[in-house]
Amino acid sequence: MTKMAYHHGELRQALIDATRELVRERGEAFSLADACRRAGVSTAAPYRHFADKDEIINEVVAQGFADMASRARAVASDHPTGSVARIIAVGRDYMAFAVNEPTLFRIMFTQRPGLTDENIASLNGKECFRFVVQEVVDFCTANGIAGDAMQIALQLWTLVHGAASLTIDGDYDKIAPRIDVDALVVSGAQRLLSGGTN
Amino acid sequence: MTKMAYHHGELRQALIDATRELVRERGEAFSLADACRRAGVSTAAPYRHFADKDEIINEVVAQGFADMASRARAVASDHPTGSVARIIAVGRDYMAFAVNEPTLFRIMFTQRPGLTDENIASLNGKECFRFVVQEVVDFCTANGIAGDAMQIALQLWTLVHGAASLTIDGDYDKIAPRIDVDALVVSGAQRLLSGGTN
DNA sequence: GTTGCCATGTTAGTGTCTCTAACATATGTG
DNA sequence: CACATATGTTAGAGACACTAACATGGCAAC
Repeated sequence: MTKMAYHHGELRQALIDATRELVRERGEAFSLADACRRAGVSTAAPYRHFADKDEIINEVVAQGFADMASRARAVASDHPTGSVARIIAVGRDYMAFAVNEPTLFRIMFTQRPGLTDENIASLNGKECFRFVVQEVVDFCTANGIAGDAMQIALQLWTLVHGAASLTIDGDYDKIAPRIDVDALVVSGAQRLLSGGTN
Repeated sequence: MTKMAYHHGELRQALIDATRELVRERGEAFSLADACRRAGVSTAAPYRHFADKDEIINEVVAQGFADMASRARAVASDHPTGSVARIIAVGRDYMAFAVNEPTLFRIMFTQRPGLTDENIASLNGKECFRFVVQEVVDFCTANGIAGDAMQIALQLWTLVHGAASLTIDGDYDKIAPRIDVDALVVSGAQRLLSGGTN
């Protein structure tokens, strides 16, 4: 268990963790060099584990999506399948995630060069989206909601994602200070679920 | 009209324009140094007109919002006041703007250090949002839509903004390739406008 | 066990970037 | 016409991403 001066042993994960912390603390202006200092290695060390900075970011994003998905599953399991409460809870958790780690949330959802369809960040993202959207589809089919369940699911996702984005970027405040975003989303969700037949 | 070797004459605006072009062409990875080369000046020249890089970005954002607002006004004026077509047209234009200049769109809506409530970027943003939201409020009151007009307006904005974000970041493709985003938004908007009374 | 390979660390260095300091020039106002 | 000031320059500091060449130590074959 002795930490040898030379070989770190867990450097790969240590750098991923340090980067995620820096993203929390410093926002977009995080640097790989800072992560190295935090992990106690030289600034050249990361290149034994990652091709470039983007590859570390992709790992951070992948873990972000894994966290988001596992949180969503945990929150969903607190409510009966097919209930409105379950959908609402998942949506609220989506927003809480964004508010809690706004810069990570932005990075997760922003297209970067070097982000292919097959890498882990994309795969975890797909998995996460699939769960969220499937929850809504299940609800719609279970409750006989009029209209295309998939489309309604995507509309709900879009609404919640838009609300999360506009919240963490402070854009709501520009037009309507002290707005109740939660009420806005819940009311919007109900309208989307109870609306017309198209 | 002779371009003197020393004094550029229009450097401030030239740098703003060059930066916006670079944002279009290179995405987030644009550099001030590149904008200087494009404007034909040294890399120290910008600091006679701007305190730092963020101040140039704020100008670019301000002009982006000015463009967005003027486009929205132009598009709205093609349709009768209070018509659904008018709302839809403004929403479509919002999305077209995002698709046309995705990186600018992201920068416009992302909180940055150095972005205060009083600077031009924020003011133009407010003005732009106010127009979009007011359009919907006007529609709701003119057509006797049930519910809080302001809240419905914000819900529509949220939906369209979410759709724009998820589109330009390629996130829809991860779960539902070849989705018809326009239909999704139009249908969602109709549901939001025709929904329950809460 | 010893030997040697190779994974994983290091130091040193390149090129780029933002921003500053000190200096240069041109413009327009008295 | 003089010169103050706005606006440009060159030089350089400090940070960063990334590379090349070298060092070390764990592990596998013998």
